[in-house]
Amino acid sequence: MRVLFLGTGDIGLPALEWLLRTHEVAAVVTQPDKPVGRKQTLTPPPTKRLALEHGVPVVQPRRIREGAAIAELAAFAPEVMVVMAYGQILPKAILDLPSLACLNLHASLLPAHRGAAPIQAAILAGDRETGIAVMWMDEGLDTGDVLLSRSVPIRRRETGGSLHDRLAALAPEALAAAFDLLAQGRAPRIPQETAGATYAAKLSRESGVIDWRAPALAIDRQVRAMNPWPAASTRLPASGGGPARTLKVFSLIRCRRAGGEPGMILRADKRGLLVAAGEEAVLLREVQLEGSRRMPVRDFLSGHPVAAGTRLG
RNA sequence: CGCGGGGUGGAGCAGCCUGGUAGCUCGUCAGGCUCAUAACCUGAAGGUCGCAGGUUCAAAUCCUGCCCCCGCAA
Repeated sequence: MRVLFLGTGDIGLPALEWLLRTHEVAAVVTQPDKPVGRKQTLTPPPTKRLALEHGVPVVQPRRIREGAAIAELAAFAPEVMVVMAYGQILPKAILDLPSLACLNLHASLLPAHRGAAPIQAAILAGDRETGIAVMWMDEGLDTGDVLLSRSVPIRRRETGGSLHDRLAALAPEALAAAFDLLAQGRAPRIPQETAGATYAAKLSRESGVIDWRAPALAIDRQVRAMNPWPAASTRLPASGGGPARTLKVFSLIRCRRAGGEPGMILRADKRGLLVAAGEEAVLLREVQLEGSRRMPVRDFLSGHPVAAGTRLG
């Protein structure tokens, strides 16, 4: 089928690869190149690079709701539009372009975790499973009827990064099944149960700030969800003349141990930093001090002696 | 020119401002102690201090250029 793909993030790459292999991708629509990194180098989105490698036209409207952009996309006369991590809200005029279907791939089992950060939200909520939903787009935010979904279990040590990659890999399978149903004219429209709907707000650096009064279970989920970005973090108080600094936490183990004010370091040795939480405690295993690289706590302590009794946060 | 931190034995850091024999914690190796240890004790190996140039009697330290890493920001 003749397809228009709208996507910016690399979570959409496997899905786009599948489309390039099996259908006629008329064009890839993606966000404009943006300055990235310390050198602020103007960098194209990954989907653009993949499209160019396949000789597929790329369109990068600054604002997709503008008339010129709409007309440009209309000219491709798509039968199906596939949207995954595009980054702009689509107006009705765009949703109505395809003759057959306008589908969105969303990284959760809708209606749970609608919105910008569904992957992290699933871990944060302690869900046992999540997945990819293929949805008929409407004007709401991830509120359209579901065509089908595919689920994956959330593992015990799952991180935002690992789950992101697994969901990206699952997308082609979900998309293929959806296209089969479309081709047979049997694609269902299953309305979402609004009762179970939750909203996953966009992540910010704030989302990673650890509240040590929370139970160890919640802190564990937060650390895993925010890994690798924006990363869970806490404040290491000033010592030895130096200022207080931000310490990112990438990995920890929950410990059944009580005692101490929340945030207090109960023990610091090569096994890690044992920190009291609101309930139980956590053993930090991998951290990163601002300005430094990510490293095992054992290495961190070699150069930054931190005494038991220090209060984090 | 977006802002800032950093590159010192295998790891993580101090020393640099106020040039003058390379230090700390750990790891490694050898030996000891122990019922035992991710514990402790003794000893040893291991570094042209990111690269290039400059200043100086003398440079990890001061000056210039370059390379690389990280945080903020995106």
